Amino acid sequence: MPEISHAIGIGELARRTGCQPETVRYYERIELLENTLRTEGGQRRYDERAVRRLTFIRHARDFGFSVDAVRELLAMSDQPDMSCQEVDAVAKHHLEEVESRLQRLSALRDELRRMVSQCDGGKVESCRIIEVLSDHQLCISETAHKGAHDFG
Amino acid sequence: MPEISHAIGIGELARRTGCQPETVRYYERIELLENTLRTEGGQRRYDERAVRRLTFIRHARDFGFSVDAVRELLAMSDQPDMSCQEVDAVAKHHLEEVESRLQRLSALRDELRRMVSQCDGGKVESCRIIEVLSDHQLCISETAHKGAHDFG
DNA sequence: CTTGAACCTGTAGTTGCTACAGGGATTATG
DNA sequence: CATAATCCCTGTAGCAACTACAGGTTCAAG
Repeated sequence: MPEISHAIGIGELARRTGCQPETVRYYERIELLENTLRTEGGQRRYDERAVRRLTFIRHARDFGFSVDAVRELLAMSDQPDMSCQEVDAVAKHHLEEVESRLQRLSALRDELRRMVSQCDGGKVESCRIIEVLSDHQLCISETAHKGAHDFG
Repeated sequence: MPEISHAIGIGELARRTGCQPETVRYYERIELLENTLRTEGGQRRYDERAVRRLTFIRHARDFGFSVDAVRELLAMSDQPDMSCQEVDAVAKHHLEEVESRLQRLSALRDELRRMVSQCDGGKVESCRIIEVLSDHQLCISETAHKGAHDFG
């Protein structure tokens, strides 16, 4: 057993950052985390710096930042003397995206509510939900067909 | 040229339903659309029924229903005499999901707004955005780490 | 008959992980 | 020291719902 003091295994790193070992290995593979020390037997060992970095990553992901955005944020956070304008820009851009998704999602909710409320529990033949979905005149698809699964 | 009257090609079907030929072929592959007639040369030809079915599918997708949900809805809409209780259940379930996503997304927006508003444009060193992301005490990850990318 | 647009199949890429299979390493216990 | 339990390794494949080719064929118009 090589002398790597204060070093933890991938399992504890994962536990302490609220993710899974597979995710850590995945982050290493896509170079979001750098290669770390290994024991003689080839097992990964991490220090506190790694814990902090992964914590940052997980928080940013929880905030909905894409992996690419996280990469940028990490690069910036490594340059303490830089102006944080760019950080701000990344965050604002993300906020805008979230706001636009929110708008579309809430429009969708309204449509769904209307649809559901008009169903009278009769037969499929005359079901308002089926009708709405079949309707050729519906306009939602025109505004949304470019990013349908971007709602959710 | 075989006699297939009133038949359209995959391109026009796609155009009329607001999607792409690749998507139509994809739907056929996953058996959301059934195999259709082919010309002698092997090209697909569609009729009005196919247009209606694909319209239905696209609308349901635009409403955010999963492909599996669409499959169910399609099966139901093929049984006009059935009670539409099940249709209603699928739609309501989906509405609930949308509403819960909305809630999480708007909580996220609030967090992001707060974060962005606290950035004073100074240096990265003291950037509030970076600080928030680095913070070990943050609780959002506890509520969200199970479904982070389920926000959007 | 020739041209050009539309179409074909099959495969791989996208995003961000997650889930194995089939092994090896480490650690705790007897 | 032996063994068992637990951890860890690599590599690959899967998820959702498409999208994007490459490399070739067919169709419809002139």
